[in-house]
Amino acid sequence: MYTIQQFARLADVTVKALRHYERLELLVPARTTSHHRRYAVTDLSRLERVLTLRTFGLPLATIRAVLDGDLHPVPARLATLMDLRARLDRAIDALQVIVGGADPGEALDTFVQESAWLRWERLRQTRASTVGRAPDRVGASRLALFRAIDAALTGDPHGQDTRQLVRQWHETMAPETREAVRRRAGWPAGMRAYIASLYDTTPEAWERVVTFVESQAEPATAPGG
Amino acid sequence: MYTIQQFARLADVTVKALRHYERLELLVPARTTSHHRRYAVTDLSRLERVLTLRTFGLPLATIRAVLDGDLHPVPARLATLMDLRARLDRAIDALQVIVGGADPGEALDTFVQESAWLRWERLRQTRASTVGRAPDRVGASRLALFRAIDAALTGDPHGQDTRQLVRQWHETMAPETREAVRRRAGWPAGMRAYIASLYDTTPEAWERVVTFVESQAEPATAPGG
DNA sequence: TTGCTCCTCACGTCACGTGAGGTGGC
DNA sequence: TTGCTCCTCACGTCACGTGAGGTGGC
Repeated sequence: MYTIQQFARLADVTVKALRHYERLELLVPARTTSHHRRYAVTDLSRLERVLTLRTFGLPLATIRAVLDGDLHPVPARLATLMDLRARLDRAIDALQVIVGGADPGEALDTFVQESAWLRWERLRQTRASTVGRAPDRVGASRLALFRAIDAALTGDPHGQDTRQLVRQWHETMAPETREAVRRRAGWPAGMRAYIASLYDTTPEAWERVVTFVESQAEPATAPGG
Repeated sequence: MYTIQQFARLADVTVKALRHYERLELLVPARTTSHHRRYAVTDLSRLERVLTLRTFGLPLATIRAVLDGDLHPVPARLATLMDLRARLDRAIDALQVIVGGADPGEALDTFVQESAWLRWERLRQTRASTVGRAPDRVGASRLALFRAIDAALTGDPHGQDTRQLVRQWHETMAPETREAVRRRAGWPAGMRAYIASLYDTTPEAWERVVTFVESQAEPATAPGG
């Protein structure tokens, strides 16, 4: 039989953790007449199962259920842990580049760009594939306008109809949105792909249309002629 | 400019997280006259840096420092993450065996044994190598007694001196400790190695001595002759 | 005017850690 | 008898989540 401190040292856990496990009824030691905890070797076996299950990232309440015979939560962790490992691998790769390189700040920036792009891609795919959920899209009228301009670019970019479409584009767009689009060079990596997906098109097609529309913008101060 | 909900959807974080980041002064958006948050595209860039640094497992307060120009915490994470990956690899390997096998309970038990052993080994090495800290040992007199008996086993196991040593061994050992040693077959894997290290010897030598000493034990009820 | 969104407390969660203040055992 | 260990609250930490109760904007 061990006192709580002896037992904690033996198993390399903290006294606080042992008390915590008792509160959750995960590991309940014997008590002396003076109410001091006394741990036995059998408690050590149980603790080792707890510590092992903890390496799977299981919550303590779930660990209790597993020790009570419900093994289901254990294999269910596999997918989560593999996902976690994939993220961890990427983080480690990035840190190694950062540690090994001459300019940590620049390397960090590169990784921020890269991982932001991945996040956007994942988000886009998740949203596109979520069952029962329509993909994010701009409004129908704006989408129609975008498609009309896109079509005009391969037809008659300088015709009267196209001018009309471009005017409509600018008139129906909030000034702040327009300002944001103007500054698209500063957008985080991947945002462009997301925005393009809002228009149900590729980043290249979106860029082509926006570049054209901006080039046709009337100066804000002078009236158009 | 985006409302908090628009911005949260755009970046795939929760509204609660954004408010939390503001409380920590990690990401402070503009406010409308009616005190509603308004996020700009520049906020998105900053958020992406936050989310990326979060993948390194950095605390939010540290992330704030990093964004303020202190890059030191970043490379410092590498060792921790690599350690984490090693544990994760072991957990995943175990889960794959558990998922793939016929008897999850048995596979789990095996892994518990294995990881318990590893934990004991690590603990033993850590304690042995900690600078300025003597390895865990039993008391000097008990250690001397153990060594004397060990030596006697290769000399004269049945001599009068050896009997005397064994008697002393039993007399100076607490009944509970003796009981625990008797049940050593049920000890968790690795505990044996740790106990042996307390006697500054190998598990095999320890087992040899203990087996001998137990075989020479006087029955508790009858007086020795 | 309805209802949707936004706001600010305040408290909860998870796995412990950190004292405070007091008692027990060698 | 001293001091070391043990005990039980109660509150803190970290990164948010969960309501409650109320206001603002289209």
